[in-house]
Amino acid sequence: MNDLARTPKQLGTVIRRIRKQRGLSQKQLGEKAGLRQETISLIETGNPATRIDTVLAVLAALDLEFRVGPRGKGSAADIEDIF
Amino acid sequence: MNDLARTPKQLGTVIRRIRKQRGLSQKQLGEKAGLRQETISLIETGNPATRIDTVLAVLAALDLEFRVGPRGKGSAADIEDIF
DNA sequence: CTTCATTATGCGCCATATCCGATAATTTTT
DNA sequence: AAAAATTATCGGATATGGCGCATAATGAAG
Repeated sequence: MNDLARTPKQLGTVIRRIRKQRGLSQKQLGEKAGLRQETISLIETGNPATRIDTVLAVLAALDLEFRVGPRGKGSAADIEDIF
Repeated sequence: MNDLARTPKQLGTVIRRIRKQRGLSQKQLGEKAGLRQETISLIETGNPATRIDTVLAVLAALDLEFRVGPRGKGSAADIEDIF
């Protein structure tokens, strides 16, 4: 369950995994996000030049959001660090 | 402590806040991230068309990373949801 | 008020996103 | 194997990023 994104490729992988969990096709997700199927494809394959607002639209369509946090540690493992 | 970013503007605000906490100028941060001061300025003012890899470079320079998580919920408050 | 540092804007340039439309290439289903 | 659905790619058009270089516009100090 890797939900952290340090690179465009990691981000694409996360988005693809969650999209499939939701049982959506790229086309369907694109419609929800106001984007084309081709654009979703690019994002999921790790295109580094994707616009940030495009990524945010996709996250919103999946009921997700970005969080900015300290680097290192595993996704849900560093609870100690929060306190 | 608003570390969530649903919009380019929120993202810019978060980055600016943390940059200042680190006592860095835009120019200094730009050097660490391999970007120009002007580019940092654009990001912090919420430019929606910034490239995702550019954003990631800035986060890395600040020892930060993105996390993709469910929308809603408070930043570090929903520990219950992790388990 | 004056000076110095920081941040925001401007122009030209090349690269590329995203769009539209079409179509390969791949995967899934029958 | 064949058909259907999904995903990846191509060409053209329009728009804008981020670079270099320069310079305003603000802000912080003295």
